[in-house]
Amino acid sequence: MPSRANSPNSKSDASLKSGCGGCVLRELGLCSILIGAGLESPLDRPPLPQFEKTVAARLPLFRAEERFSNVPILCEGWAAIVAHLPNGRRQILSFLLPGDFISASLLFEETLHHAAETITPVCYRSFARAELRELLFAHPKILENVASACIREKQRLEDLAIDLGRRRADARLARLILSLRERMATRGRAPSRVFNFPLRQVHIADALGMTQVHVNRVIKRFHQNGLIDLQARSLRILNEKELQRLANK
Amino acid sequence: MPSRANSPNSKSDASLKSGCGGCVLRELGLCSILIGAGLESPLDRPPLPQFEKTVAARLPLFRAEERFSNVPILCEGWAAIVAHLPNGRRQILSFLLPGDFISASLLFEETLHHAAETITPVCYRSFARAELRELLFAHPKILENVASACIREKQRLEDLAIDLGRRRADARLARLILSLRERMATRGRAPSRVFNFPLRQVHIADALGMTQVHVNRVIKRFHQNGLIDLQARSLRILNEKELQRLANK
DNA sequence: CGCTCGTTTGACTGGTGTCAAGCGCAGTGG
DNA sequence: CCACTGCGCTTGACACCAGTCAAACGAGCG
Repeated sequence: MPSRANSPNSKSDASLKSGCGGCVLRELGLCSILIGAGLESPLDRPPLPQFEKTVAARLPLFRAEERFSNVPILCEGWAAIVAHLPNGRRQILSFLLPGDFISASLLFEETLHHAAETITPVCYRSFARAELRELLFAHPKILENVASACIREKQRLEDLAIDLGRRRADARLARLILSLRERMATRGRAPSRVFNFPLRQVHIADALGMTQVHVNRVIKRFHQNGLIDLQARSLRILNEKELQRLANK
Repeated sequence: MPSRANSPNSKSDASLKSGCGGCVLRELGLCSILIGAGLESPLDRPPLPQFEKTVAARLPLFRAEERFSNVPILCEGWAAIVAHLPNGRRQILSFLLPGDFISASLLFEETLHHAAETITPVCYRSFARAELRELLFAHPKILENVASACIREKQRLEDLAIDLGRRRADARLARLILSLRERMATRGRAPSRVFNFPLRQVHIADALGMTQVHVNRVIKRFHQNGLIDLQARSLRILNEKELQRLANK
């Protein structure tokens, strides 16, 4: 049972590429929405103006109620949307993976209602809302894509509510693991059995509405039962059948 | 402490009005989105074709995974979106009040992913998706309104997840009561201290991720502490200060 | 080499779930 | 007109999942 800590404050990360041209997401996922991949008619304008920013791991990314004149998209790294309660408790509402909007709502609203923070080092790009929206109207296909991104955000929240309301700790954890794996699998390829898993136990606790201590106990049980092997920020699924069974309980 | 039951199967209800012309929601709430109230330029077409349907209380309204070629809107009564788990448990994802879309997603998707059921007798109208969407593109203001309806749905889910993940039973109940009151208050008028409350304790339990038994205990405690008075499907708030305090805990 | 961050463990507590029985109102039908 | 029935609400005894508190450990870093 490993314990690991890693450098929380590296202010820039060598693995971050510097241009959208080299971006793995360019033809894929949500970024394609914006560069217009898959449009029947190619965009009649140069690429949208954008600015790019990099933030180190485990740092606040945006404040709750922060106002935006542009809409940010995660290009690299993991982040989380987290709600802070008056009593100091926290609830993670979603994990953000490369290609996700920070929040699709920012296309239509000025303010982000919850805080965001980085989990790994993160790179994001921001697009001017006004120009983005012109695009929306000009290209129905883009509106379509944005809508479906929005729907996906909603579905994840529904799933979260169902988990928190009606499932036990082990089912929640099993589902989190499987859904993250699903999301990480680049489109087309089958989800892999071992993958990068940068979450700390606190993140899991805050996402699943449990305490960090209890997360530890459940992970330990999974480990003892030969379900998973989690170390060095890498997760290996050993018994997928059983994990699926737990998840659907 | 009252016990009440009422007729669950009256197949039509005299209080239901028969035309949209007389609808209280016409100028208000989400229906206004569709008839184009508040547009800078009036709609250049006759009102959208629509059909209307009535369903009695406590009945299934739509099945999970049901496919729609049109998008339904609740005109009268209360309903709920409810997720059914393999083990028989249920989680209510949202309560639908007059003027709400059954789900805003249905504008962009064909299928409703969870079941819906009526709480009171219900009347809803359906609009052809295709025509609705033309309207979306023709009138930016309408798209704006639809988007904000969608955002509101998302925000409620976020609030639900926070409640389920990080709040105790009494805080959840206090928040449910206050938020329903808020939603029922017709726009502009202040929320009233006593209002119609058709939910059974099972509904509350399924919405708040608790058992019906425990809901009963919490309600009883609220009652004993002079916070609320709930009988004959009518809820009176006796100590709003304290209720607010609980809700923000 | 001491500090910090994340993890691990144990003992104990407590909020909710589970099971089960009973009650009361209201609609139904003989 | 009255027993019957069903639904929703109440209540009590008990069990258990998960929270709380507290201490210690291990790995990396300055």
